[in-house]
Amino acid sequence: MAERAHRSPATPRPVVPLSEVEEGSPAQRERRRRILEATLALATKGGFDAVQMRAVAERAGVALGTLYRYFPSKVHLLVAGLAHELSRVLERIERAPVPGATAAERVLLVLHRNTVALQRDPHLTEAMTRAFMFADTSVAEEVRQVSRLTERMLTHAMGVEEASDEDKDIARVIGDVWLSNLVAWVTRRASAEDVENRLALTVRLLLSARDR
Amino acid sequence: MAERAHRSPATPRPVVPLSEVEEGSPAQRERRRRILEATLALATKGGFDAVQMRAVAERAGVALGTLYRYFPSKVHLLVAGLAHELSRVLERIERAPVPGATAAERVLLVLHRNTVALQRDPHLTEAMTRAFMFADTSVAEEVRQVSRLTERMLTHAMGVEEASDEDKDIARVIGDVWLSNLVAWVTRRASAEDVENRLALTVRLLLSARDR
DNA sequence: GCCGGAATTGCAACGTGTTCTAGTATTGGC
DNA sequence: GCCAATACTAGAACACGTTGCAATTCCGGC
Repeated sequence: MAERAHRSPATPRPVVPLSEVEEGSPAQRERRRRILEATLALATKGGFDAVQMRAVAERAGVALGTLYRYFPSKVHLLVAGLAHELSRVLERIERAPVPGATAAERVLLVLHRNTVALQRDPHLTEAMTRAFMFADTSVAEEVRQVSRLTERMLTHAMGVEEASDEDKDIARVIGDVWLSNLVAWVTRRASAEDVENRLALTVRLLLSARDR
Repeated sequence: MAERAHRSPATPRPVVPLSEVEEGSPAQRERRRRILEATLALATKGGFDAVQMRAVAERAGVALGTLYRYFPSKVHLLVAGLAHELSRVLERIERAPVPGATAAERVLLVLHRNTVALQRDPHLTEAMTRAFMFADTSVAEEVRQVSRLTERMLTHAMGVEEASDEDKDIARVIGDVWLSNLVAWVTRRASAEDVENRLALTVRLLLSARDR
């Protein structure tokens, strides 16, 4: 990745809070929005390799240095984009209870919908998945945010009132398996059907006990 | 990753079979061995970033071009190193049945031993995990090999005579969770204890039904 | 031993992520 | 409206993965 040794940044990162940002002047929020938009567009068109920092900056109409001020690396940028998208999805999902008689059914429905949506934009999925998996400790905060969002999505689907620790653990395991399968799909080691089957198996094994 | 568009290589990759190589002249096997050795040494010392192609080539005593002839990219190199190590581990494991009264116990034992071993060399683990997760389609074959080795290790631990499809599926799910947790540990999102706990939970949920 | 092809070497060059610098614009406080 | 601080811009420069190339060495068949 041609990283020079990270020094303590001369241009300190502005306080960009983790969730949807209301930080900064309107002009700054607008810049941030345009940067993420450019990122998504480039990722959708050509995947991870097409998200080139110079290209993102140009497309967003900001200087390269400014891009780095908002997002300290390409991986930060892509993972932030993932978190952004995910939080939009979650917002929609949480507005209503998930249909389905059992937790297993509901979780599978949510997984299925998301998987289908992701497979509709394979390049975008590839870009985000690879960034997420390549992230090192410096991106831990953004990665954690994505994990939390995923967990919330799955516990919501499970339909528990207040998620217990075990509920959360199970949600995390399902999330792990989901991600692994997404990676396998992205690298063409698994077909869409494989992914659905493996998710179904996992959910069945993990959740069948809780549904009578 | 500073990849130029991959063209069909002017220097074709020599036929390096997937498993332990007996291909090529003794000098070639020796070069390959030295390259992998250098890779492991550098990875152990400084992780993914320290495995620099020029450094690997120098340490192995080959020209940069030769290194690329043996391994067409840094990720190939690291994943091949992972497969190499894994196959050595598997060889040892398969020599004897795994002790333990139940499949769950045996699987946990194997996971535990490996996890402890991996955590002893955190940089090496980081390098290999990140390469594995970052691998794109061009590395699919090597990645698949690693998956197969992991699956074999886990089905062996499960102790089934001839692994059924469901056995393999379960082994794969456990492997997925294991990997996710390794990644979380590498990026310091999970402690060693977290990893053990989550593996225990997963194995319990997935395997408790099969042990009477 | 000798030949031709393949492998290896040493090194230059290129692309893209990242950093740095000097100058210009914006902004918030008064 | 003015000042200082902060943000932004353009562009150069650097690191490292990767590729290209000309010269040399090695190897298998004779």
